[in-house]
Amino acid sequence: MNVTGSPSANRSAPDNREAIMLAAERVFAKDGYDGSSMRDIAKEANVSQALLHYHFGTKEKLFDEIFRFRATEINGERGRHLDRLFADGATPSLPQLVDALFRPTVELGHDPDRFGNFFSRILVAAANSDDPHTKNLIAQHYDGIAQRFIAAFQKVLPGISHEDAVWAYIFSIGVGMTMMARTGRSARLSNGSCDDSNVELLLQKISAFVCGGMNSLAGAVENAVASSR
Amino acid sequence: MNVTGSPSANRSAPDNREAIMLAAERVFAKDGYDGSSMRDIAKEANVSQALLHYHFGTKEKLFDEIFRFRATEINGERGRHLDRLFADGATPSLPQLVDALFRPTVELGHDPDRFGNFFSRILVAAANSDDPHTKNLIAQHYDGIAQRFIAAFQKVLPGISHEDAVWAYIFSIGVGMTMMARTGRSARLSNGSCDDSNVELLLQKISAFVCGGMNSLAGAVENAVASSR
DNA sequence: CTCTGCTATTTGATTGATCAGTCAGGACTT
DNA sequence: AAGTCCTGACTGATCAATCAAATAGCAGAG
Repeated sequence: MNVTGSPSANRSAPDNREAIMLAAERVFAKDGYDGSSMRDIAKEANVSQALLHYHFGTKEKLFDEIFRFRATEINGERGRHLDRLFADGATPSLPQLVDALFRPTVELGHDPDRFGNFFSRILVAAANSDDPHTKNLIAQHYDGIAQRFIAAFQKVLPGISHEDAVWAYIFSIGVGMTMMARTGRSARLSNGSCDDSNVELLLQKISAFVCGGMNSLAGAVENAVASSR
Repeated sequence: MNVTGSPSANRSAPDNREAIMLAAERVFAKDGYDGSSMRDIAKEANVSQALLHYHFGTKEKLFDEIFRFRATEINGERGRHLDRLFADGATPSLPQLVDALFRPTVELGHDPDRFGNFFSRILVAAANSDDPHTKNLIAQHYDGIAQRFIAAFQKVLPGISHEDAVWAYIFSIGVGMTMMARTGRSARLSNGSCDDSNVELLLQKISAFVCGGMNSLAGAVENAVASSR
């Protein structure tokens, strides 16, 4: 948290801006946007509340800046994964595509050089929000890369319609959310044997589920129709 | 909203308690727990703010009461579905099981006699929350029926391990959340052709995806292992 | 049929706490 | 001296919760 070693010294100027963003990310992740106060964030960052307004203006702009920063980081990485997978006219496998979809978000949360999986929680809350401003954030930062993945799904699953590719994307994101939310519910429901902090295993499980789901959605009408009770 | 026909008459006493719960459900669904104020709820219910505290004590108790009421309603119905499917030692199909999992929540949101799909939004927020009290609400009202569904999955997919049945449940709920959140994102990503308000179609798509995912998780190690980039 | 007291319901007014945001000025750097 | 960074003190608004007092419905007594 204290980036420099010095105990009381806030004298290195530009560090505080980043410290505020990291502190705010933690507080927003824990308490949600409305549940977080500028006071709490200031205390977590060890600066005065006024400094938050000096650097970011308003609470909303502070939140937006965190969201923009992380989303750019994550989706840049996701885009580079896609570039690599489709380089030289290659066609990747579905599991490779699914891996590109989830790994960057997951790895941000587990890079020991970077900080906790706090943004994942913020993202989950934002993705399910009804607030127009929050929806707009998602649209602005995530719809572009979503379209790339949807198009990629159509290439990898030749039979699938565009509509079903959109559903496949939406549903897959829903599965990924359960991983990002990290509520510990899987451990509770399995008496401890399902550990949602073992990311590599979790990615394997998710990949199996999501790939199976997509294939089923792409290929099988028969499966779906039988579902009407 | 005004249950009696009379315009200014709040003269029928016991109705206000229910009116407050319905109004609070709407407000909580729209603005979230922390984003909602007792003032707003009182205004929405056309009663004084003090009456909310008279009937429910605190904001938290009001929320808990709504959650308890709806969860009991939904999970009672889900339990009855399970009873019917397994009556006389029968073994249902996987799509039937998935239908029992999602339909009660969805139909609560679309019964014209009842009110909007407001609770779905509350549920989505609660399911992804990190707050201990909210987690406890989920555990208290949803873990029991979850265990029943997990056991049912194991019966319908004989090869599946208990752990994978837990993952299957968790992931399926994640997919269902995308339906309950109703953010309109699918319409945006598909230029309007994917409508998340056509519930029967949506249930079919979800059933196809979830059943495929479960089958894949149950049967295939080979699918998963290939996923490591 | 009316008067009287009892309980449940409802409200306006108010409390102290907390909220996001402002501002004048201090301190450090160049 | 100019500019950036930073803070303590403050503002008005809004928050959940409280409370005394008003009202309605209903009981039994006369």
